[in-house]
Amino acid sequence: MGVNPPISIPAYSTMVRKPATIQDVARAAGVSTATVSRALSNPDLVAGKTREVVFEAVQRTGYRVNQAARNLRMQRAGAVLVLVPDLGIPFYSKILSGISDGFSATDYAVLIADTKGRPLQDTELAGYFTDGRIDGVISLDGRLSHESLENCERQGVGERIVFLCEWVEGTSFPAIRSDNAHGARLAIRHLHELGHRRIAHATGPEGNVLTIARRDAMLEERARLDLPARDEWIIRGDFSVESGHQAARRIIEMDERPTAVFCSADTVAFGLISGLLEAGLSVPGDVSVVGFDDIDMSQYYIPALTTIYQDRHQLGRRAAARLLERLGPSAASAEGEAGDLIDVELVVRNSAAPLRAGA
Amino acid sequence: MGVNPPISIPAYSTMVRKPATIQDVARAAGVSTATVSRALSNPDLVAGKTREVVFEAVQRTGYRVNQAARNLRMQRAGAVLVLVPDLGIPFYSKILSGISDGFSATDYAVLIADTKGRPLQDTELAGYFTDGRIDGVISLDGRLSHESLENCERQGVGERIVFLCEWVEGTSFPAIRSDNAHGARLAIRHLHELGHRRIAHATGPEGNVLTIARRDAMLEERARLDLPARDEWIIRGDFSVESGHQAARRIIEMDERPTAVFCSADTVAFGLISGLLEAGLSVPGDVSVVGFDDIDMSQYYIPALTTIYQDRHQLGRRAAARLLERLGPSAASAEGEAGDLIDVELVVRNSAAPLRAGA
DNA sequence: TGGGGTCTTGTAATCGATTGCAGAGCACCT
DNA sequence: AGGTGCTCTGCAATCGATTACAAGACCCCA
Repeated sequence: MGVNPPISIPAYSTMVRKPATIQDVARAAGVSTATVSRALSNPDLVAGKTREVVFEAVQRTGYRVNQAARNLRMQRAGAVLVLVPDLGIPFYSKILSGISDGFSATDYAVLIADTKGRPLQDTELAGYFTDGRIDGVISLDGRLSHESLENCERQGVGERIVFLCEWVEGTSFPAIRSDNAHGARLAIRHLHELGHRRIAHATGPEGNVLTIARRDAMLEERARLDLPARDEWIIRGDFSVESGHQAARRIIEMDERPTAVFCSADTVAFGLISGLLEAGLSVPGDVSVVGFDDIDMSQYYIPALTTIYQDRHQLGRRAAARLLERLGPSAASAEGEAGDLIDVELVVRNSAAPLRAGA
Repeated sequence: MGVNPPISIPAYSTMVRKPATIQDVARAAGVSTATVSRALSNPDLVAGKTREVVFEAVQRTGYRVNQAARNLRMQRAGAVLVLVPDLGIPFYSKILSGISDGFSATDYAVLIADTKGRPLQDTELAGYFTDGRIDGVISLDGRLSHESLENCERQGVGERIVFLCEWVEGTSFPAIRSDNAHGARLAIRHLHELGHRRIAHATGPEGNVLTIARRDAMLEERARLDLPARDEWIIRGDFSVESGHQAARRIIEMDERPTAVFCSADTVAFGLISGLLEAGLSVPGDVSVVGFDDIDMSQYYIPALTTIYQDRHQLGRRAAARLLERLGPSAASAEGEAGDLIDVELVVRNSAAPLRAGA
């Protein structure tokens, strides 16, 4: 009925001004704020007719519920924190993407903190909780201090912590992770099947749980297959390209060179191959190399890298689901009951070849 | 006076229970909450003696100010949002690290959203503001719709948006970015100095501002140097490794092959080199390749990649500083007045070599 | 002695939502 | 007619901080 207001001139309420509050909606709809709140978050509680009126008022005012107020009242933070050891490492990007996906359907915001720049103080993590800043944590960092974790448990927020990829030995927080031991075994077996006997390993950083898991499984498998072992064939490093490059130098100087190297990460493998080639050795001609991770670059490296595939996106999603399920039964998804150990696969490409007759 | 309570049994207040509120502190210190608040955020306003008492009470109760409450009262969100086109791309990781650093000294939390999985609706970005979820935005995504941006300006939050790396043509938001044109010129000049005349370009995704900036500068420079031009030498793609791989196939089929290719990203260069080598061509023997970005992998690729260095960490920091300075004069740092255009550098490695006599 | 100024503190309103409790209205049954 | 139960709604307290305003204490000087 009547004439519509002139088009193309938006209602004043949508112009530059404070956003509408629940009070505004209540006034516009001629009901109380309680009713508005209920109509929005628990529609069954209000009469159909009223609901209509409220919805219409919401439309008209352009109302959106203020999360800060809502969270305060509901005693939640509406955010989860992701602790990343070093955001500069490409390995993490797909994982973050998975986490981000895992929370996209919820009203949790995803906060990201880099723990490399400034390692966490013992009280800092617990502090984020008491601050009312976060409801939960996904830690990709296995170097969190026991102090930190105990402080969290003392605050009663131990249940809201989930580890991902890495974990802290001697604690019982859920830890979503790849089957690192299986990956290492697959790598060694593959090299063994190609005829290699002298197999070296370029490790990750000392003390890191992944380093330990992969190295231990590598050593066991090597022993199980009755392969020779030499101390110098276990080359300490970290997960960086540089460290692989240095490992190459070490290998070149060895009296008894390995014919194959299992690297604790693809990045290490890249550095290693680059170093070996610089020294005039050929890969896989003189030395076969197997990586770990299967990052995007690996299939386009020259030679394309034989490696252990980790489903990073899946890891991220799974961790998100796991945390959600612990934060409240509300979001206990169907995805919930899946295990914490994610399978890995051997991806055969060109960096590992059959042992040459002469070697 | 009196006996201290038994040591090693922490005060009950530090055990599992609700965190202390400002009320608790006020009670413990025998002052009003107003005084506690002032002592904490504006110490000059309270008498030295009182301040002591309050601080002591804060210690004793383990009080930390609840950010949700504080933000609500102060009408701020305490967070900034970073929009990333695709978190899975390693290029962004160091940038995020820089942004994270840039905010680490402030009390802003850094939220990260991936816009690839689910592109933003027109009202969504503005919605985050009215929600009270964020105070500002750093967008690495240049594909934000004009609608989105207009909605933000209508809400009066246009001032709180900063672009980084990419930007939206036809808008006037600050945009921190590398000097893409200069980078392209450096690449072409370098190839020219090496004797190359037939220079191709593998572009980024059509419509992308970076694609345009780099391609246009490349074309101009090529013309300025009086180099030959053929349509097929401009090879459309995106920034992915795959797209470089496909470009290789295209090049191989050309009647008149270029002797050098300038790639819009290092990842593209990797794919390209890998494709050329598969086809039996040598790099840089048959074809020289120059990349753009200088990501970590580049110096360890075989051949080590000649490329244009972008200071990604700096880009991130700068964007953070720029946003901070717009969010309030409070944090207008000394870093503030620096320009929005970040310099790039040519990094000469092994993927581009002098033109062979025969070619 | 009284007026004016400074320093310090407390009272209470406020930010914008959610929710326990109580009361109104109505239908139904004895 | 009166009791019972159900549905729907509003009042007002609450979450935990910040801050405008007012008031008390004290000092100084005319």
